[in-house]
Amino acid sequence: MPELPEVETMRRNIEKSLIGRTVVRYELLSPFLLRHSSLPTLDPIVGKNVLGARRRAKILMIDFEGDLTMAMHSMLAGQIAIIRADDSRLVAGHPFPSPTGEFPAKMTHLTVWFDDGSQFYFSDIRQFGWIRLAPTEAIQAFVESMAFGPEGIGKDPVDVDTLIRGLSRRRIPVKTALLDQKLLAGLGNIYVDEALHRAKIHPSTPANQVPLEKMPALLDAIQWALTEGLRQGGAKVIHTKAYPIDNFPEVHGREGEACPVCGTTIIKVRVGQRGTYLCPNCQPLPEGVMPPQGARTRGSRPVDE
DNA sequence: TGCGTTGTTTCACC
DNA sequence: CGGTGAAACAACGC
Repeated sequence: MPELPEVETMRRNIEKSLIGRTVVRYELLSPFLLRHSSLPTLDPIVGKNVLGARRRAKILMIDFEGDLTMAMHSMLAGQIAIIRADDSRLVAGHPFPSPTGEFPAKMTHLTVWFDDGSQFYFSDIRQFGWIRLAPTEAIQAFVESMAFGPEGIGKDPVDVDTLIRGLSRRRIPVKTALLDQKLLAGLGNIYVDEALHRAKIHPSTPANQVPLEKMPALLDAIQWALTEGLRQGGAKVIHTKAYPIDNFPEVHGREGEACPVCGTTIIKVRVGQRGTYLCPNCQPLPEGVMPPQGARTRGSRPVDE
């Protein structure tokens, strides 16, 4: 699931290989990708030079000459593969289709050819991802309207005061609060589980019950998880199963395996409707907090007794 | 075959 | 009114 580290890796890959390149042609096999776009086709990028690549939260933006910006959200399963003229590859995002396999793959929805022989492929097995093409200013306004909080890592990252302000008034599970991109931008289901495990906090802990003195450690843990993910160019998780590299991720996608810290069996629970992995020994529930409930069925209500 | 999957929006409720 | 929980939505693999 492309979160900050995966999307940032996409951005760097574009910066490394496509800046200054001109679009020769493109093939969009799923016009559905443009369902939110103000411009109905990608025709305006043909003949245009790539000026840069930016990222805000999990949104990737490619700037073209002519005040044109293509914004992309990978959602569950987006992947960007760049194959250069010398056949070298830069692949980031969802690890399926196989980065070493043939492109375009079955689930490749967009191919863009550049003047130096490079090809750019956007694949998405789920097709939840989207692409918006619009004047740079309009994309800017759209991104601002999202009211994202500070980035988890990078320039001007989230600080402990923001974390405290964002958590101390809320009774929702701390995991749910940390997934709110308006509090801080970049965490998704993988890295939030990793951060809470590192900080030894149970994901169901009400946000306002996380002790103040644990906040610096939580901030460190968030930044550790995102940095570690970025270092490896994104975590490898396919169909909820992790394929750890250097033992990362430590808990996410590893139900039934031994916690790398204490050896206790990692369990999977649901927190705020999300599959959540944790070590019951490293991350005990605080006194007085009810264990996470199973997902309530549609239309049912909690029973008061 | 219906469930699980995510980020985001929307909506009902208190 | 704002905080909250949860459904809806997008599409597909298992």
